[in-house]
Amino acid sequence: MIQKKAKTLKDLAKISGFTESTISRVLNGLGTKYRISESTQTIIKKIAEDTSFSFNENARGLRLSKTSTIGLIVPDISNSFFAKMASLIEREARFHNYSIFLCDTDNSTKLEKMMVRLLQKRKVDGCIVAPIGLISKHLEELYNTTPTVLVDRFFEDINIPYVTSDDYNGTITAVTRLIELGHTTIACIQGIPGTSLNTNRVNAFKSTMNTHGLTVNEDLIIGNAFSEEDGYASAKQLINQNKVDMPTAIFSLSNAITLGILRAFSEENINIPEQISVISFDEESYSGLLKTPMTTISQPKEDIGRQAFSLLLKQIEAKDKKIAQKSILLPTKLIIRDSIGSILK
Amino acid sequence: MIQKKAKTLKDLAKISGFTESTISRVLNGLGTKYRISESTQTIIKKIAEDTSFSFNENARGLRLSKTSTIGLIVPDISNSFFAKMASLIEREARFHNYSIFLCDTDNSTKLEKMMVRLLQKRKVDGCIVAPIGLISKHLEELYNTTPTVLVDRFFEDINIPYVTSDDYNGTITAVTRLIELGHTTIACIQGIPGTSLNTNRVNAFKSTMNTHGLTVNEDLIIGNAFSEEDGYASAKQLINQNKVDMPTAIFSLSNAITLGILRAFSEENINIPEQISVISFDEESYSGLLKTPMTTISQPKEDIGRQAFSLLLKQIEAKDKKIAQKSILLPTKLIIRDSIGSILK
DNA sequence: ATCACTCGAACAAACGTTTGTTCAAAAGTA
DNA sequence: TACTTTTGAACAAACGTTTGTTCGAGTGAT
Repeated sequence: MIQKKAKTLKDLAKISGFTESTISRVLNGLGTKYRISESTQTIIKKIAEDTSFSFNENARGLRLSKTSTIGLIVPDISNSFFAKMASLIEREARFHNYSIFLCDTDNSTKLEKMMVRLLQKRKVDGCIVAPIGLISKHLEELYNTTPTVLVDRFFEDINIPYVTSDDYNGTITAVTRLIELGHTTIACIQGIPGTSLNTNRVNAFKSTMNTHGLTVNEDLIIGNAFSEEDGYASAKQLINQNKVDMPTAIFSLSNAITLGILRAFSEENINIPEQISVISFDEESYSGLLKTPMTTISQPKEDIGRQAFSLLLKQIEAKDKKIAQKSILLPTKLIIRDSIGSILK
Repeated sequence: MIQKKAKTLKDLAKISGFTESTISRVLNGLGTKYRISESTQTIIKKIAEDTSFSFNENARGLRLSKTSTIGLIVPDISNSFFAKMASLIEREARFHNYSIFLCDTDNSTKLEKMMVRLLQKRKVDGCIVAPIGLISKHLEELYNTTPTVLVDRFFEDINIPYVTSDDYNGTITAVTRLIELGHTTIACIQGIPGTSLNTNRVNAFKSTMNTHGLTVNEDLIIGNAFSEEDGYASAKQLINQNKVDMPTAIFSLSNAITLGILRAFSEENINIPEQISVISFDEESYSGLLKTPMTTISQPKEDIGRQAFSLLLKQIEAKDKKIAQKSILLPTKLIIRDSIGSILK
């Protein structure tokens, strides 16, 4: 016999003869609690099965004012750093019965604002945001109405909980290494100036230089975006403006930037580490397989994702009672390979 | 003066004195159509603005039976291939006012089934699926109720429209190149046997060999998954089982597999292309920067994403009228670098 | 002054759930 | 037998929208 599909509780009610409320209770496991007889329960379950019924999560969300969705906002999902993080967040979310809305802001603050607004309209139960990092007002407003956790970048002056890697100490370790190898003229190719992420890394860079009695040449701190293109442009600029005395080492602030640098150096036939040493943030699957295996500062992307979700879940479970959460700083790891060399005689 | 936030139309109704229907019409731009006076409209818009009102998209979706969401199912979002595709799809979706539910199946058919079911419960307007490729029943059922487009992999025997690259011809071009360079013993390191993607590429490989009068050694077609780990294992296996006469070239079926191969070769100090040539599917941002710049078959990931969304949109707009759609095959591009060498005397 | 319109907005039902309450029938008690 | 309690399920309201219909008050024509 061909069983019609049942789309709604009403359909099931018509077929079974029981009311929607009874059916709802049975299918939600509340049958016994509401004294619905075993026989009735079996019948209902059978019919639901046969008609391959499933709830409309939308209607449910409306009624329960809980959508079991969370929003994930990232600057660029095609960047492996965010992709990896997203992957973990998705897994955790799935495990806890949440679905995630993926929002790519394309590195634009304007889009970021729009996405925040959109997610609010969609009544997500919470948000995990890797912000561009320049403007925070919309995020503050988001946090006021919706559980929110920031990842990767954050804001000093507002108290949205965040999970990020310990950039400051990671940088110190890396730059110290370069200095130990004898480098005194080190260029720093940065991402977006003014973002917490960038500022932390640059400050740690300067501080480490100073600690070792080295002066920082501000002209060697260049770059405007965490992108391959910008890294490429910065490297070219470096080459052109320092024809005579190039820095002996480069400290790159991200995976994408490093790709750009490598492309530029490849074009100019500059060899690493013979002509210049490079140390870079972000360990990638290919880092060890590059022409010169790259020395990297590895961030615990998976942990960041996991912990961020965990924080978010706590906020969600606390309901509207705002809870104070301490942010989390996760340690980085320096992975030493061939891209840095000693220049000590 | 501090203006309270208005959460719902009811709130706005209370504040403004107009009814919810009137307000709804005004804010949806139907004011004039329903002869609502300019003055009323201005008042309503003003209040909505002041109270920073926004619709509950969930309730809206329920009422309109249109959620403006689409589901995106991929085997692994942390794989740059899917990440790149997702990025494009997200952008197109955003442009057309759709939000996307990201579902990572973690390369598991079981999870894929669950995700499909979940998306149906969430009443997505459509789905874009990069299937594992082994089982199709659940996808067929999905297609029966929901506009659906497959990407990357597809199924011969069912008629869900798909967008993928022209693997067959891409492979022919690549393998022909190897043969032209004198290679006669070529290993093929594959992904999941039995999937359309894999089958197409392997068949094209065999066919090309035959066309050139070469015999295919089935022992040189190895591998079980599109993963780094599996590629690594396959390469190791190849090395161990062919101590004496290794193939002179390898044809790798994916980016992840290739990374595994490179890691294995790096460990064993096998040089490319001196000791063995490698040609690989998938162009990556780092392909040209590897120890030996990789010769790749580049797939138009962005185009795939874009076209898939476009097909999906057409299905959605056709409402419940199922429309026949022809699938799309996009050309690949062979990017020649140093990883393949000639062995002609 | 009567009637027919037009104008402007309210009314009410519906989308698919969930849940507190009610209610009839069966079972237990006195 | 008459009354209370338990059992099993129905009833109805609510979540926040949208939309077809209704309705009263002005306006104009006759």
